[in-house]
Amino acid sequence: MTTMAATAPLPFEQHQPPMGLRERKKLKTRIAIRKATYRLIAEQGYEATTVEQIAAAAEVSPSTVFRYFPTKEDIVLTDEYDPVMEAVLRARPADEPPLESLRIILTGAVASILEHEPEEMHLRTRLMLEVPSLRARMTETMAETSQLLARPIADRAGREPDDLEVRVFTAAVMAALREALIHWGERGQQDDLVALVDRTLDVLEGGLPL
Amino acid sequence: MTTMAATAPLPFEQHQPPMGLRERKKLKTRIAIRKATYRLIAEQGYEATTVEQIAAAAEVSPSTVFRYFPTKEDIVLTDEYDPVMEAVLRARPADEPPLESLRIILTGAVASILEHEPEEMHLRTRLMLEVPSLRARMTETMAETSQLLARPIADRAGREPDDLEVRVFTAAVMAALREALIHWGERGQQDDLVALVDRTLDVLEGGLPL
DNA sequence: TTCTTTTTGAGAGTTACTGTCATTTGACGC
DNA sequence: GCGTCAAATGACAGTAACTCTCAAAAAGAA
Repeated sequence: MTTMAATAPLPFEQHQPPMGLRERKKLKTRIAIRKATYRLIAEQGYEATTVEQIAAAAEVSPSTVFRYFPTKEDIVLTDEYDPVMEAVLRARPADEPPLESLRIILTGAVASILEHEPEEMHLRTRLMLEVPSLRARMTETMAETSQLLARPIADRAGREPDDLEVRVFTAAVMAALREALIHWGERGQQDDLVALVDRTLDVLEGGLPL
Repeated sequence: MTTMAATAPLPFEQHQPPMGLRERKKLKTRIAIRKATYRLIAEQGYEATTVEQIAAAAEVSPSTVFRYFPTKEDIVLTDEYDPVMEAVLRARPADEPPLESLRIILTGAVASILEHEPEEMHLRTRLMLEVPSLRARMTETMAETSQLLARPIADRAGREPDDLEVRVFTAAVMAALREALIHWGERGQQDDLVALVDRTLDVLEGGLPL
């Protein structure tokens, strides 16, 4: 789920404490590139910011930037929330209604990100509205998340992992989340985003204008 | 709705008979570029086909190609179905349940395209599965279609044109369509696509594993 | 230290796309 | 048919995101 923050810890931390100097340096570089990117984009806008500038600001070569992130879009969009969300989903009671599980996970994730990295969240949502290529990629990333969440739900229901009905279900949920984010962004990010997500999920719960 | 064909007529034709030589030539060029593109991509694949090759095959300059299509992706994806679908939606009886209206429109559109331009449909769906950038753009285009369809539905229900609930509704419908297409493509495009679309829409009608 | 492996930077090359400008070509009044 | 004007085209130069290759540098193991 790309729209949600980048580095912060979710409900539960996930860290292998022992980490060699090499690994630590790599993580540092990764973060430096992302921070530089966020700063430059906040100052100049997305398109006006070149990878060369990003590399210079992060004090690495352009080659290195592309080694860490396959595309410029990915510098902004990559996050590590998907596996966490899947884990949390698997940890939910098996007899909980799937929509309820997803509601808890999504509202929880949104709340957590808003608390821990509000600036990133705001910038990302703004970019999602303004930059077409980023919006497209974000939407696609959410579709991937949908697929990821479909597995546990299918397992739980005793269906095939790629069951069509289940995939439609999770896709609808992610689409609802997307609309909540867009709505939030379009109104200047003033509303209570968690409440908006709840509202959009209510629509799927039978509140739609059928 | 990008996934669906390019040039063919839908339920009702839309043509202003009088058209100067200039206009006719432009349309010809447009079609030539698209045909050349489809042919080259079918032969070599999407990434291996350069705009230069396309221009040469269509016997125009690269500049002209970009004048007709803003991006290479658009050559493959652009279609003219959205306005038609919106018109058909507006023509449906106002007291028809929205999901029923959309079901008729989407299955009708899919059926029409499968009948008139099966090859394009197949190629597009294949590319949607294989080329990430195209898939992202297609998903995004469907989100745009969702927004377009939301307006008439909101009108009908006496709601604001950007009503959140309505947007979630149409977004869910388009997400369902997307899943139907993906499912169809993943199984080698052997199943009855119209039936698949019906099935996915059934999920929204209360058949979801809530 | 020395040897090995991983990481990095430098540079050259490709391609999608943008902007400009001169040339061509259809439209239209005569 | 003819000349004029606007639109369409092609040629060209330029930018920036990526890719590939290779040699230098830095980390880990012995």
